[in-house]
Amino acid sequence: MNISEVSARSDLPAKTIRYYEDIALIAPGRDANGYRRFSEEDLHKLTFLSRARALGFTIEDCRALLALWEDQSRASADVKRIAGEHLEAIEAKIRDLEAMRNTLAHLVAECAGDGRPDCPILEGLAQEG
Amino acid sequence: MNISEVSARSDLPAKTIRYYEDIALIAPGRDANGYRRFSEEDLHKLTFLSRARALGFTIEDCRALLALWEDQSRASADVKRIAGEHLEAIEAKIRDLEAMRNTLAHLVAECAGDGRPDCPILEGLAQEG
DNA sequence: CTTGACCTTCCAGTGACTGGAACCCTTATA
DNA sequence: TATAAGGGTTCCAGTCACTGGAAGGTCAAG
Repeated sequence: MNISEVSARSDLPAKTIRYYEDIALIAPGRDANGYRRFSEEDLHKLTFLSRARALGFTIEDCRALLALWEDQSRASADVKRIAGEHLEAIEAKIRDLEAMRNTLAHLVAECAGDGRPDCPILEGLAQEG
Repeated sequence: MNISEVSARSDLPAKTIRYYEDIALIAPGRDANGYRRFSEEDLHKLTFLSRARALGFTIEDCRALLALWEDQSRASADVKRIAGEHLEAIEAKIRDLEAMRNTLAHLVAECAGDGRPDCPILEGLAQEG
């Protein structure tokens, strides 16, 4: 497969795939003309990366997960630990965003949104403490 | 005020405050020795920036909001539009993260987390479609 | 006079790409 | 056979919002 085909099948931009090769997450072969040639296994890895990234895992998390994925003797506890830590981080992020949303929704609701200069949003952002 | 005092009072690192001067969000004066001297108004702006950034507004949003804040003749509708767009973006982000959390929580719950190599988390990440 | 805390500038790096320039390879068509 | 379109390649620079560190100037206390 050439890069455009794995790009379409893995749902990753070609640029991103080249970047993943740069940082040694994948190591596709090369044709005589210098084009990258991707195996089914390369595609499988890229699909894995695509989904793990979509779940918000960092590249370094992905690197660790890929290594575990390829390691026949790994313990599922290792994977569960990484995923569990990530789950907690996601939940913390959700709580943060909900706090932001509540504050902002409150400010927006109070704002008349007309031509008058009085604006509770700016006042809310300006007040100290 | 010197930088460390505004830093403490605005809850922004000194580095960040210098950066905000670099990108022309603030323009503090200078003492004879070259130290930045911050006025109450500078502090007020920094507090404003600190809170707006904590609510997830981008720097460019902040620049627009600061300009509106300083503009006596602005309409609150302008502010409401910026804040409303941002509110929608936050809500979309929360929905994304909740989807991630649900998928991941499901995978983690299925994983035995023991020494065995079978791991539903990796299988879930590997499956296509 | 020295110590230590504070301030300055400037340069480089972060994460995870993304855009663009400049160029090579392949295939189809006039 | 020329050429044009649509692949592919590398490399460099930029994004965002800082952050770290080096190298050095300034100030107050003991």
